[in-house]
Amino acid sequence: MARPRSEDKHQALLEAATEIVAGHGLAAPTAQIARRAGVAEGTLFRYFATKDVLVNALYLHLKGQLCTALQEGFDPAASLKARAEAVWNNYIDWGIANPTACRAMSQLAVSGKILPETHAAAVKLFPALEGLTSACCLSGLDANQSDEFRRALMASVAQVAMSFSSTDPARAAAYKASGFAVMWRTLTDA
Amino acid sequence: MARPRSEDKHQALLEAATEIVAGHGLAAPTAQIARRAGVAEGTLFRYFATKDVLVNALYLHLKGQLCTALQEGFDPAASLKARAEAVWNNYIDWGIANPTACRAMSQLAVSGKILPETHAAAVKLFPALEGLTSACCLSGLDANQSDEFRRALMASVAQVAMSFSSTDPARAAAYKASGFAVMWRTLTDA
DNA sequence: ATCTGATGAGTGAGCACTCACGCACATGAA
DNA sequence: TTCATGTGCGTGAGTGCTCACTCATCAGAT
Repeated sequence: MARPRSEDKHQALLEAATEIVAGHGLAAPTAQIARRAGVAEGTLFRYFATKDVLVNALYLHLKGQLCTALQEGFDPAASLKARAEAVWNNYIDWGIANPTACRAMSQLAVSGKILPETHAAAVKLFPALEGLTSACCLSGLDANQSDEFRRALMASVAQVAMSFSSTDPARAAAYKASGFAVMWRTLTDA
Repeated sequence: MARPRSEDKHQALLEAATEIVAGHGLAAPTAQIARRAGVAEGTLFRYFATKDVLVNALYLHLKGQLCTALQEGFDPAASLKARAEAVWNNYIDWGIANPTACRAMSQLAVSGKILPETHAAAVKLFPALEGLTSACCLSGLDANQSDEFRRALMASVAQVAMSFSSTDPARAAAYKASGFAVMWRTLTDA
């Protein structure tokens, strides 16, 4: 019938948005994103109805990349600790290899623009992650509360380890190991 | 010689900014802040030359409140662990008692608008805190690197414990205790 | 030939910040 | 104590800019 929409432009827009958002956060102007992607500003709005839609799509896109990286060499048969450490190392390695994507994701995570359904969709990208944090309870908390709390602790410790590793890649191995030790104890002893 | 500037208005502006920033982040409009403070928009710019100046002043103001709270009952003669736990508990209690201030501070911390000198000034507000995190080294890191890393880990664990305690005050005691256990091991064993 | 993607100047809303004016207040002379 | 004086605060409509988003028009795939 007519000209089809280009998958290339879709990807180019997401990649351009990653770079601009990493630098400017939510203040990233759509005009700049479009220019970086090599398309007109109007074209951006043909692919993403509003900036909010773009921002949510970008978040899911980045989470997708991250989750793919996390599952690298994932062996469901390995011990809990081995699985946890593999995911942990993949996470930090991904952060070091993709600092821009990583920064953009952090910016989006605190932006307040990510809809609950986007978060829900992101969780489904790596179902096997669920099982990793439900090994035991923290004293004084029931299983559900404890699991949520532990998950949040793990994410925040990982975030710190990753940001330090990124800043000082020479020490990455030490940050990885120390961070994992802290987290592993959080998962199993606390 | 002339009409003096009003300390009341200065305070009112900082308090209004706290509320609006907690809700809107950096996107908080100066017009709304001024209205909430009960002054004209032009007045805001008589007290703070630019929005960036206001934002930095607000950060320091909130850090000041926090540091005062942290030092509640601080006993330099107590054991390291006792001092650490006292500060820890004060921190979480402050977060529960001042959710708005706490949210505003988090928003400012990630805004990228806080100048290095503002951060430097904030650190000086509670010098005794320095000594709390320099007990030992993490394996593979020298003392300085380890200290900075440990400090960041502690802050992020505290942040999580506080946000969970805030959301679910009934469980606050459990989150406080679990979080402190995690952090204490981080400080001493890792 | 036809329909739809691509374009970029245009639009209106919202923003930080300004400024000319009115007035409150500290000061000093009486 | 009283009052004249001038300094500088308080004001809010105004200014210029940036932004997300639109639309009339063109270009190209089928």
